[in-house]
Amino acid sequence: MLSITEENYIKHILSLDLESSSNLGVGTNELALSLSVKPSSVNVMLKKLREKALIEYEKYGKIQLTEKGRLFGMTIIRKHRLWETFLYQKLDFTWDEVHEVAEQLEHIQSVKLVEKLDKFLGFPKIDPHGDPIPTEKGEIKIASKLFLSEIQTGKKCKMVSVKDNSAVFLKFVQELGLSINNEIEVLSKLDFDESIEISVNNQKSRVSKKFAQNICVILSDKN
Amino acid sequence: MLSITEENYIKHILSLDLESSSNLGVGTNELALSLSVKPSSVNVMLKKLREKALIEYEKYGKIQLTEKGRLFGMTIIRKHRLWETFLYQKLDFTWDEVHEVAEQLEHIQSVKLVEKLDKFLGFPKIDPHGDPIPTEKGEIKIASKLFLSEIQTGKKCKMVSVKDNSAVFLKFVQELGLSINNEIEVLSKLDFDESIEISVNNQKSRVSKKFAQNICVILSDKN
DNA sequence: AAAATTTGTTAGATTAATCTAACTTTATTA
DNA sequence: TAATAAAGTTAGATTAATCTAACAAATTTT
Ligand SMILES: [Mn+2]
Ligand SMILES: [Mn+2]
Ligand SMILES: [Mn+2]
Ligand SMILES: [Mn+2]
Repeated sequence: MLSITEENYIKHILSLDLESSSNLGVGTNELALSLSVKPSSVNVMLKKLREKALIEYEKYGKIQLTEKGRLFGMTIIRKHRLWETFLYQKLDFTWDEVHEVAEQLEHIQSVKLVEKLDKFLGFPKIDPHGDPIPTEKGEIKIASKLFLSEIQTGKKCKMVSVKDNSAVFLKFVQELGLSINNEIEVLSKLDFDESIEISVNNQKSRVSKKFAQNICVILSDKN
Repeated sequence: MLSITEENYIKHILSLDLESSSNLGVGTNELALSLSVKPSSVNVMLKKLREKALIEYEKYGKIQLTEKGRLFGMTIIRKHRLWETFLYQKLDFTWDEVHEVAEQLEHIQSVKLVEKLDKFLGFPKIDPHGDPIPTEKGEIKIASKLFLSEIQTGKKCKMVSVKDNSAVFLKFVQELGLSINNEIEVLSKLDFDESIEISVNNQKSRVSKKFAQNICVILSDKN
């Protein structure tokens, strides 16, 4: 049995690992930044997690999850995304509100609860942000996706998910009339600041590079 | 903002207070027993809770909740009972399973979540064990109820709730075919061990005094 | 009222998780 | 390669929550 703190360490290691396509492992400072704690705190915790056989790690080396650690992390992400789906679909939360509450709910310990919740929701495959929900066995389907910022001028694509989960970002996405499965056309790119002009539902908007780097898409068949 | 530990102290003080009809306040040892910690640990915490204006307490005196503390405790009990109702009604948990999970869920911090959950459940008035759910303002209707052990031989009564919430007890209640709103007739009492013979749904059973002290009833109109 | 029992308190130690400040190792740049 | 910067580690302090063991106050019994 892990403490909530330990669970969060494992979850952040896994998340950083999944983000960075390379399998090189996670760094101490990187993890500290992600968890909003100091590197020295991470260093202390790493020794404990290694003791519990959740990570592989040696002095000055990179952090890697063991199979046990990876499975553990997956169940936390699974719970997080199932709860987000519950809040969104059943309790009418908006998609910018669910993340914060799910950060708490993901730590509730009850295997039966997760199973029953999954069934109650009709075994959803993605959460309100378009992210895949891992199976009970910790399997996850990582769809090959691009960022909106990588799409060439003139091409059409479909929004599949968002990277950032902050309320400010998500509210702005919604203001633009953008949501999961929407078709987006890249009309033009401005070299000056790398901003992008897009068209969604026959509505034109200009968005920053940073914004476009947080919208995940797949290329449309219509290209 | 309170820690989960502090929340549990407040909840237990309130629960003990509600149980013991008298308004004399709670004792250190009593609270320690209820929380499964040592009296010395309680003593340390009492100073902190007093500092935060949640309790009134002086050396060697009894513990009393302030209005602020009482309201806080009520919202925790409210959350606990709403979650129990959710687990029972929506996720098909059995009534002996809900308490343990609700012990965790009651600490989730989100005013909006409680409101939405309450609405989703259709504003329930009692939880699966027959206990009243406090309102948002911390109001609670304490129905004048008796214990089955107090009912005279020959009288009929209606089960309104259970006192004990342990799985072993609740499973046994169910085995006897007993549930909320059932009519119970007290057929006889045995002086030797104070056990009671009852009839429920035309089925006779003999139960111990301790058992009867954990079944809450009201006298039936039919007497 | 004295003795015994129950109830409550204090001091000092322990554990988990964090921090700051100083230090060391590794990587990058000149 | 030597200097500089970045990344990572260690030691020692802090805070919350707990414990044990010794003590003190209040209550009950004799
Ligand atoms: Mn989220
Ligand atoms: Mn999500
Ligand atoms: Mn309960
Ligand atoms: Mn209950």
